[in-house]
Amino acid sequence: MTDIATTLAEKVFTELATAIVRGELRPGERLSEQNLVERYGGSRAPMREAIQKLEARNLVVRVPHAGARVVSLSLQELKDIYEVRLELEGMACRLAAERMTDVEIDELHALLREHEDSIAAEQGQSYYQKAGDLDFHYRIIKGSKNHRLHQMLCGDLYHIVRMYRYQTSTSSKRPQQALLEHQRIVEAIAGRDAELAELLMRRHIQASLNNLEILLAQEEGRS
Amino acid sequence: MTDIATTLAEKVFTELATAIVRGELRPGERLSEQNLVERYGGSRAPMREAIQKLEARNLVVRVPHAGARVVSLSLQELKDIYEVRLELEGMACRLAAERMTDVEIDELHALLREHEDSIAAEQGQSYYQKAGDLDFHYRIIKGSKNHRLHQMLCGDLYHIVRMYRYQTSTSSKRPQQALLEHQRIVEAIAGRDAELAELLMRRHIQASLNNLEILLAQEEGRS
DNA sequence: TTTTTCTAAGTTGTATACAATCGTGGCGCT
DNA sequence: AGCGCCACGATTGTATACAACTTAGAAAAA
Repeated sequence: MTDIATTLAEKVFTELATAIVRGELRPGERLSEQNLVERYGGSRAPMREAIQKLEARNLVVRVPHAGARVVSLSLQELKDIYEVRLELEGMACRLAAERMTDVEIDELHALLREHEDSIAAEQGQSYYQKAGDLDFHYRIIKGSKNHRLHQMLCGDLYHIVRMYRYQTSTSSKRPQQALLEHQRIVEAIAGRDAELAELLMRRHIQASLNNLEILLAQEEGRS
Repeated sequence: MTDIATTLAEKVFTELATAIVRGELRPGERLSEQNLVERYGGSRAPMREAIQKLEARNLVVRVPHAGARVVSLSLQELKDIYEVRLELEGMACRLAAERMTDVEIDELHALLREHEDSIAAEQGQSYYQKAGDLDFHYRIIKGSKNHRLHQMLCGDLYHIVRMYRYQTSTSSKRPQQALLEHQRIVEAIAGRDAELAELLMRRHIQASLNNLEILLAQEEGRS
């Protein structure tokens, strides 16, 4: 996050990416190059490059001569993404159970204890919980020791997933439930039970998808 | 392939992409913007955009102020990619068994008969066989009816995979073997046996990876 | 009033020019 | 002779200017 952007294009890119993920830029909203120049300074060239990078990560859709818009996913597309994520994170978890070092597993345990405290303290602002959840998944993905898998999950899919999770405040019961699921997953990894670890992760994500679908359905009904 | 490029940048992009996949541009080779201008005409702006698109698809690596080079994968990175591909294509095959229409399945059968003839006619130039193999995989991926999965496999991974398969001429026995495996996969799909279809596809790709590893090892030893 | 067409403003695609950065070769020092 | 430093050339990053396309709105016809 606090990386010194070597180039203006990259700086604008990260700015815009987080803005989109946070929902400050709404799905379907237009990104004009001129507009970005006025907002971030510089000239059109770096803005253009930033937009292209956003397109590469599927955060915006660009049509020739017509401009770029923040991506707006249909429910079907979101389901497609989750279907892929289910598979890839299950895979990551399986591999993590086989390849994580003992030290990394200890760190996972430590992370979970932190989350436990955070929830118990009832300071569980949904923001921190989400960050923690993300951190948990991130470490397991990294533990798979497959660089391309890491790249696909963290680089492409996660921005989208985060984008749609930001708005939908997690329902009140979900944090405890999620923590419980996380703990069981770590148990399986610690026991080097790859198959079980994969199964539990898949169920965990499936639950998260179900949760998301309900919230989206509510939102659908409201508008 | 014969799409009318609406913009010069896109035209150069497709040109370069196929050149890289075919090995006309070697891994590690440098792509200077000035050079591309001399080769394709136009100005630096579209060339720059083309290079960025290549980077988005992981066909080139770009470092700030230093330029772009054709991606050069280590054996480990290639294995990582195949590991992911194994998972995703297995998934695609499972979904295809559940979601393909009967018409699509009939077309798959027809495609396999074509391949059979092509091999029997001994005109099996390896080029055509590879195209056919690609076509087979492509249809199954499309049959999964998951757009994002299609995008990830065809957009990102396949270019890389093709790039490394182009050089390594498939060993003489492999075509018949591959056809046999293809036939069994289609049988499973036709029988709507998703689990079996997935299993067979995974084995099929695993075999292809083994084949590739052997060839790469040979090449390694030569240099 | 509705629809269609045309025009014009705005936006993107491309070209050219300038500034900042990196890599390489030669020179000097140890 | 080997190593390190410096300057120059080359290349990329950025800025500005022009051309081509798209879209929205106004005017005219049904």
